[in-house]
Amino acid sequence: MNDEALSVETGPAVSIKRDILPELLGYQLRRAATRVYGSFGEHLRGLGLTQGQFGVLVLIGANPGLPQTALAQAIGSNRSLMVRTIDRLEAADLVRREASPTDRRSHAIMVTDAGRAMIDRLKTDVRQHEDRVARALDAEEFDTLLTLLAKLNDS
Amino acid sequence: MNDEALSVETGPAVSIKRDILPELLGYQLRRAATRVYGSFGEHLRGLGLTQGQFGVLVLIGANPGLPQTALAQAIGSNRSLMVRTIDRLEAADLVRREASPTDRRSHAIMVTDAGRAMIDRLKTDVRQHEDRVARALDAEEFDTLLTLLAKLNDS
DNA sequence: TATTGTTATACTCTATAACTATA
DNA sequence: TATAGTTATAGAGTATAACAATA
Repeated sequence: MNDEALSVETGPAVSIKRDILPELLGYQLRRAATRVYGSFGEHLRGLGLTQGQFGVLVLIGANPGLPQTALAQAIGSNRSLMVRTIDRLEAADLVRREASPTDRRSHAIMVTDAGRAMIDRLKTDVRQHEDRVARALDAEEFDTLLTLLAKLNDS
Repeated sequence: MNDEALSVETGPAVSIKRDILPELLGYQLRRAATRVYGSFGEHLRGLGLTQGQFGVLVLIGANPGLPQTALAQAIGSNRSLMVRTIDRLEAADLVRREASPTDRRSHAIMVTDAGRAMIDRLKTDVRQHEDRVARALDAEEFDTLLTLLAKLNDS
């Protein structure tokens, strides 16, 4: 468990002692996040989206009409970063900045028809991807993992 | 579960529908990794280290004498990035580049006495930190979570 | 006076290519 | 010809401050 055979592109495999790392929640979380989150990222790149844009798009789809600042707060980000994210989603014709009916400073962010179609497609894709990447776990283990992570995150 | 009250610094709390995100392993993994991995990062910053440097330092401590390329492969990184990591660890007097006895192109990376002391200290710190950040889980849940993550990662 | 969206800046992380010295 | 370490460069992501329009 503390040794891992690493396949090396050139030269022989290297056996590395990982000491306490495999017992650390942070270490295993980061490996898992990189693996699960990263490989779906490659799929998204083929569609011209990043992980962050995907998350924001889903959020907009579920909460149309919010101003940019509220979206930024919802993902623990800030207004400045949200500008470019919305810029790109708007350039891809997935969302629209509409005039807020109540505040002429702010934009109400809406999903376009293409954005709605993209969200529906990505929901299917992401579930398929998770089934594939987590096929080492049976349904009960997958559910337990998700439950424990949610318990940790929401504490 | 799909609603989360977000405390906002200025203005009222915002209630956001998160749609499918909370059911996604990738989403929960990323939140948990950011939470666990990130808060220990602040502690490390006080010691002049980054997360990446911490991981490499532990690896070097457990595998003294390896060349930089092997270390890079062990963390899924590359030679170029490892140069600056070793530079910084060496500037902090935690590791040393020694001449390889068998290959004059390569360095054997060794831990200094200060590096060994730092590793021992950080091993204590990181366990304390994990106990604190995961106190929403009892011992059995913590163990189950770690086991499931390892199963996922090693598949 | 405070807030929204925006721009500019800077700093880190990451990925790639190219150089040098050795093998 | 290939490899180890290094350097340079460019692209993302992130954090902060400041500005104009509006509240």
